[in-house]
Amino acid sequence: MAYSIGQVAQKLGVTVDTLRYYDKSGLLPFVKRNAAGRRVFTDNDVHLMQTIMCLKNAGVPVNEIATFVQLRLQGDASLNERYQLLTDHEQNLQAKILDLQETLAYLQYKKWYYETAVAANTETIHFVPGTNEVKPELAREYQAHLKATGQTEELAMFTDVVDLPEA
Amino acid sequence: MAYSIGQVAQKLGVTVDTLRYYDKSGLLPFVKRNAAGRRVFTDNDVHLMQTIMCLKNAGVPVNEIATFVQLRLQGDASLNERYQLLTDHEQNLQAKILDLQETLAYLQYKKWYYETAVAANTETIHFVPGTNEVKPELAREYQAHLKATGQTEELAMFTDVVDLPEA
DNA sequence: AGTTGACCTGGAGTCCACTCCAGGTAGTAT
DNA sequence: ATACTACCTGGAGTGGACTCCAGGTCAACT
Repeated sequence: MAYSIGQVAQKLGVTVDTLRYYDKSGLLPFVKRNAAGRRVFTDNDVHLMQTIMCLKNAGVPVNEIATFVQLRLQGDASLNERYQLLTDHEQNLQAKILDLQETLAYLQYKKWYYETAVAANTETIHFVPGTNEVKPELAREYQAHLKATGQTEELAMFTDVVDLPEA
Repeated sequence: MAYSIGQVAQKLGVTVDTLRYYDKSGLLPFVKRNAAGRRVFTDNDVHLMQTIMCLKNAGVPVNEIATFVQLRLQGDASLNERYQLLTDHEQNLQAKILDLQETLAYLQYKKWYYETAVAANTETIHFVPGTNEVKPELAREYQAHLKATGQTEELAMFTDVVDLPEA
C-alpha cells in the first residue's frame, strides 16, 4: 500500500505542513518520491513514523529524533547506540511521569482546598484568623482527610511536594 | 520571613530572570516592593508561587495561570470559577499522564526490539526475510514475551498503541 | 480548454517561554 | 572612596516547533 502526504497526515493526526517540516528537519529521509516529485509513503514508512511520533510524544526534540533516524540509516553497526538512546529516553519519560504524578497530587490538594472553600462559601476557612495567609497546618489537615477517606496511596507522593517549601 | 528575588529563585529552582518574566506576565501581582523598589516576598507569597509552579509543571500556559491569579484577587466571588479551572486542568493532566504511559509502553516495546536485535547482532531478525520491513506480527511476539515474563499490566495499554496503524 | 484540488519549494512569520543586554540604583565590605 | 554584588527597567534576541504564503506542477473532472 502507498499513501500520499495528506493521507499519512490524517492517519497520524498531524497537518501536512508538519510532516513537511519533519521532512525538512531530517526525520523522514526514507520517504521516496514519484515521477512528479511527490512523496509516496509505504506501510513500512508509516510504521517507522509511529516510532517517530512516539518519541515526539515522549518530549524528545526534533533534532535528537533526527540523529536516531540517521543512526537507523547506518544499519546494524548502530544498534547499540540506538538501544542506548531509547533507554535514555525511557528513563527520562519515566521520571517525567513520576513528576507529573506528584504535580497531580498537589493539584488534587488544591482542588480539595477549593471544594471545601466553595462549600463554606468563603476561602477564609483556610486562613489564619484575621489574615489572608493560608494556615500552615492545612496540608496536614488534607492528609488527615485523605487517610479518613482511605486514599493512602497518594499520601506518600504528596508529602514530597509539601516538604519542598520548608527547605 | 521576607525573601529577595534571588532567594526565591533558588528556593523554586528557577532563574531570577524567569521570576521577573512571570511578574511581567501578571503571575505575581501580590508581591510587594520595599522603599528601593525591590521585590520582597513573604512566606505566603512563596506558598502561592508553589501553586503557580505546580500549574506550570502541569503544562498550563502562563496566560492561563495569570487569569487564575487574577481570579484570586477578586476574592470569594471567584471561588467557583477557580475550582472549575483547577478541575479542568486536573483532568487534562490525568489525560496527559495516561497518554505518556501509553507512550512509555511503546518505547519499551522498541527497547525490547533493540535488546533482541543487539543480542542477535543484527536487526534483520525482525524483518520479513529478504526485505527491510518489520514483520507485521512482531507486536504480537512482543505481547507473547510480556505474557511469558508475567508483565500483564502494560499489555492492555500497549495494544491501544499497536492497533492505531491498522486504522 | 479550463477549473479544481492535492501536491511541491523556499522562505517568511508566529507563538511561547524564556534569556540576555544596557544602563542605572542601593546597600555592604575593605 | 571605591569596588562589588544584588537588585531594577525596558526592550531586544533566541530557540523550538510549527504555520503560512507565493508561485508553481500535475492529474482528474466538466
